Amino acid sequence: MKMSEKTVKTIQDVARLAGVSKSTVSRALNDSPLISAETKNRIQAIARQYDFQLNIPAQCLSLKESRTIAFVTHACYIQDGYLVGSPFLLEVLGGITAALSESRYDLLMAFIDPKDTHWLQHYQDSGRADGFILMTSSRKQSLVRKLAKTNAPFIVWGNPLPDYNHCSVTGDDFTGGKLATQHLIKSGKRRIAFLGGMPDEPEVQRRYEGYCFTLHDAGLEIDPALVTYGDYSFESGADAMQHLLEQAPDLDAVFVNSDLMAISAMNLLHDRGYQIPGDVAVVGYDDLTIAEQCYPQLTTISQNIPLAGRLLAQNLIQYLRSNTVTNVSIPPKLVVRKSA
Amino acid sequence: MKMSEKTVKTIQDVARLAGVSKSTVSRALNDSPLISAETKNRIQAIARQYDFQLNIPAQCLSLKESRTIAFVTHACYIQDGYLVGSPFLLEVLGGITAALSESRYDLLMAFIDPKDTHWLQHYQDSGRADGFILMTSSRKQSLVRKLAKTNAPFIVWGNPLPDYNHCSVTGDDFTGGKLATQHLIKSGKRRIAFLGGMPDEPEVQRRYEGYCFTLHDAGLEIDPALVTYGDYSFESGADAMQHLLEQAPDLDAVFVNSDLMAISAMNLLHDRGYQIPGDVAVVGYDDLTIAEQCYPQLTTISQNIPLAGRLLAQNLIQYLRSNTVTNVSIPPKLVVRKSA
DNA sequence: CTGAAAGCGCTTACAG
DNA sequence: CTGAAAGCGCTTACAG
Repeated sequence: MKMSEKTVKTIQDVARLAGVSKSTVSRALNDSPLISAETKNRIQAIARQYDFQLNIPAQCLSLKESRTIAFVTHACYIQDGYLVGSPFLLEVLGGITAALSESRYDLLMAFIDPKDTHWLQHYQDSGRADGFILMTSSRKQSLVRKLAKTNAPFIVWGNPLPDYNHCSVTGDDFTGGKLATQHLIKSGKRRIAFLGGMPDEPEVQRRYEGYCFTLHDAGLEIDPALVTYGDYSFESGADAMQHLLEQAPDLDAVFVNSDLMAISAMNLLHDRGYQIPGDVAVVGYDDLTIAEQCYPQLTTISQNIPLAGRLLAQNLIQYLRSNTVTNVSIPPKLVVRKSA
Repeated sequence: MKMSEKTVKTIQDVARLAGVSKSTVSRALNDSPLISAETKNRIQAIARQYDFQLNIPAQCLSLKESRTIAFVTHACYIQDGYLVGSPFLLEVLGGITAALSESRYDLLMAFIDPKDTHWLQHYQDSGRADGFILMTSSRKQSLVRKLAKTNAPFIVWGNPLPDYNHCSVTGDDFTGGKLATQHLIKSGKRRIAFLGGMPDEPEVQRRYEGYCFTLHDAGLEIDPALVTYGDYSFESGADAMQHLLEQAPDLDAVFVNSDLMAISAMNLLHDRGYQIPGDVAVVGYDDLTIAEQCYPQLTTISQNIPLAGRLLAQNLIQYLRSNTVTNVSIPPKLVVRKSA
C-alpha cells in the first residue's frame, strides 16, 4: 500500500466510518473505560482494518508529554562525526530500547559535546523528551549535579550523588571487586595488582575496597606498588600495565576495571613475552562482547548489561509516572574464560 | 534555574514581552525574510535572554513534519533486551548524529525484530519520523524492497536495489578487494584465500571480483579451494577459517570481509600455532576500532565509517527536501598494521 | 513589515 | 455511554 493511497489518516476519518464522534474514537483507541465494550471493539476493528495510526505530535501537544526518552552520552567531535566512547553503550542500548518499546516510549539519541551547555533546554523545554538516561563514564559527576539542580527527570548508570535524591542503576562494585580477587587467589596468585578506572569515582573505590577486603581476608598484604589507575581509554590500559610492571616486576595477576583496558593490558603483556594466565593472570570488568572475542578469552566480572538497560528504562518511566525514586544495584557475576 | 520557575514558555509569552503578535515572534524565530531586521534581532535577543525554546510537537503538528529520522536496524530479542549486531553500528551512529544535529534533526532508534511487519506504519503514519536510515547486514534485500514499495523516504547503507530508485551510500567494494589483494601479493604471499560475507550480497561479489582481478593481473591462479564464506558473525570467522585450512593447507594469506570475522580467524590461527603474518597474513574489512585493539593489530580496508554516517544523514535530508536520489560510493583505503 | 484568524490532529472537562 | 467545544502551541495565507 502506497502512502498516497491511504485514506484514513485522522480520527475524524475513523469517526466517519464508524458513525460516531471523534471523542468516541479517541476514547476507544485509548482504551478508555468510559465507553461501551461494543463500540470500543467496533472502532478498534475499523482502526486495525485501515491500519490507522494516531498522529503522535498531535497527541503529544494535547497530552503535554512526548513519550520519548533521551539517551544522553558525552561524545567527542572528530573529523566527520562523534566518536562514541565505548562498546558498553551499544550493549546497554539493547536493553533500554526493549523495555521502552514495551511501554510504548521512543528513544532519542543525544550525543552531547562535553562543552555544550544547552542540550538540556534543547531537549526538555522544547517538549522533545520527557526524561533522560545518563550514561557517561568520564566526568559524570558534574553533569549529574547539573541535571539534579534543574530537577529534570533522569536516571543515571552509576552511584547516585550523595546530596541529591535521584534515580540510579548501578553494579554492586564491592562484590565485583571481591569476586575478581577471590578467583585470582583461588588460582594460586599472590601478587595481585589492581588497575582501576578513575580514582575519584565511587565505583572504582568500591571495587578497590572489595579487592583490599579479600586480600586481607586471605592474609595477603596490600602493596601500594600493586595499585594504579587508568582513564578507561584503550591506551591507558597498556600504559597503566607498564607502570605496574615497573613498580612491581613480580606481580602474577591483575584485576582491571574494564574489559577494554584489560585487553590493552593483555596486548602489552604479549609484547613483553608474558604468558597469560601462566605468568600473569588477567580479570576484566563488564563482560562486553569483546571479552569473548579477544585472545585469550577474557575472564571478567559480568554486569548483566541488558538487564541494566532494561532497569534504566523501566525505573525512569516509573519515576515519570509516580515520582518514585529508585536506586537499584545489580549483582555481578564472575565469568571464567581463559585469561585467569 | 528550576523548570518550575520558568515563565516564558510559549511564543505568546515572548510576544507579550516584545510587544508584538505571536505571528511576528514565530517569523523572527524562524528567521523569516518577511520581517524587519530590527524587530528580528530584538525578538531573538529576548528569546535568548529567557532561554526560550519552541515547542517541537506543536511545530511538528503545524508543519506536518517531525524533523526526526529513524535509524532502523534488525535486532534479535534475547533475554533482557535486543542484541544489536555489530560494533559497526555504533561507529556509523557517530557520523549520523553529527550531521543530523547540524541540520537540526533528531535521531530515533528503531531496533526492529525481523518478524515485525508493523514498524513502518508505527513510525511513519504516526508522524514520528520523516525518513529512515537502513542499516542491517543480513537479509537486507527484502527489507529494502518492502520499503521501496511503500515509497517511504529512506536511504540504505549498501548497494541500491537494481529495480528501484532509492538513495544509498556504499563502499567501493571492487577497489577494496583490489587493495587488500595487492597488499598481500606485494608482501610476497601467493596462496591467498578469500573469506567472504554472504555470497548473495553484491558487496561481497564486488570484493570477490576485485580479488580475482588482482590475482589474475599478477599471473596468479584463482583456486576455488581458497574461497569460502561466512555470515558476518564472530563464530563464522573461525569456522570458515578452519574450512579453508582443510581445503587448502598451503594457504599463506587470507582476505576476510569483515574485521570481526578476521579477528575470529586470527584466534583460530593462534590456536593452531600459526604465526601471523609470517605463516598466514590476514587482512580485514571496515577498520572498526577493534582493528586497533586486537592482537596482532589488524591490517584492514578502511571504509571511513564516520563519513558514511554523515552522508547517510545528509543525503536523506536532501532527498526529503528536494526528492533528489543520490547513490554515492566511498573510496576505501588500505590501513597497514601488523597482521599483514 | 505586521497582525488576526484559521488550522494542524489530538484529548478531555462539561453537558446531556 | 456519547458528543460539541475548547484547548494544546505552533505556522502561514490573507488582509492591511
